[in-house]
Amino acid sequence: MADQHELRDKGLRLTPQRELVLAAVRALEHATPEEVAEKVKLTHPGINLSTVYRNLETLENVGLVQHSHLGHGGVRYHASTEEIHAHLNCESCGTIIEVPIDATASFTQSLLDGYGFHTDLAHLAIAGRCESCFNKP
Amino acid sequence: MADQHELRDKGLRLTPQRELVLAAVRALEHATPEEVAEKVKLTHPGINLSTVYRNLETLENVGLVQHSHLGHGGVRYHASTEEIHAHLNCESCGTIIEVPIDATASFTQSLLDGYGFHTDLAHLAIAGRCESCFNKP
DNA sequence: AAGTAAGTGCAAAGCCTTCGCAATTAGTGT
DNA sequence: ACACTAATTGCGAAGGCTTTGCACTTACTT
Repeated sequence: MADQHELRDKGLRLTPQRELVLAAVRALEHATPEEVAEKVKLTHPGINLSTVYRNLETLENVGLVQHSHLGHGGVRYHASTEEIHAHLNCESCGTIIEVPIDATASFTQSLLDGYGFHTDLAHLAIAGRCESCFNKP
Repeated sequence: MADQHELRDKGLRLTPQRELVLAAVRALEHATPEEVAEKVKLTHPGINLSTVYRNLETLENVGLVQHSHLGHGGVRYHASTEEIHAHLNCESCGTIIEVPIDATASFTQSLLDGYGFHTDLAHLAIAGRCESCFNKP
């Protein structure tokens, strides 16, 4: 019921595929479209990958999910309700370190002051190297 | 001559294609492989796109060029001699604002202190909205 | 219960990038 | 200058990932 309203209040039809895509994004955190599809297939094996893509886009349009670009590779989706955080992406080992957005406040403030830029650190990862990779050759 | 030594000192053969790719990257700043190819074609129409890709990779391996991920889209190459800067990428209008790396020092230091993370702000753009887009609906 | 517009599945196409392979060519030694 | 060898090139094809067109299905409206 709650779910029904959640989607329908946004003007979306309530299809099993759509519900499952939303549920999968919420359960997985930082999931690629492919991973979302895998998850959905557990309960709805027939779902098509393009349906997943379309629903991710739709759900993003109404604000229920969002995507970020974490590594070099692909897009990842997360629920809008997740706590906002920046991602530090180690270019060597691929580890993702999550940083509470509070810890970045003074930096984003300085970009606002200096450049009038309203920063959204959640959307793109920050590249670099984690401690252990940095200490390796 | 200078160019010859520059490439050959790195252990690379001096082919017209390679020289032109390097020159194009230097001239264009933040160019996509496609743009580099276009530029090279002005003086060497026969060049193949895959040759451009391979040379960009090769030139990067020896440190003459580097790539960054600026927008949603593709990779962009710049000469290693360019001053290092972070990129603020407006998600609405696509504008890129360059920020001297000095201006980010205290932020990267705090990531080092707090997470042991060695940040490379030049490699991935920082997403957000520029002043004028922010003030629009 | 019927109508209609949104949503789905499927297959194909589109980008961007990489790869295999045969032909070419830069740099080396003669 | 000439021949040799390995690097480099062009070409075509293939590979990911994502989008699209279209006919069929289905959720919601009345």
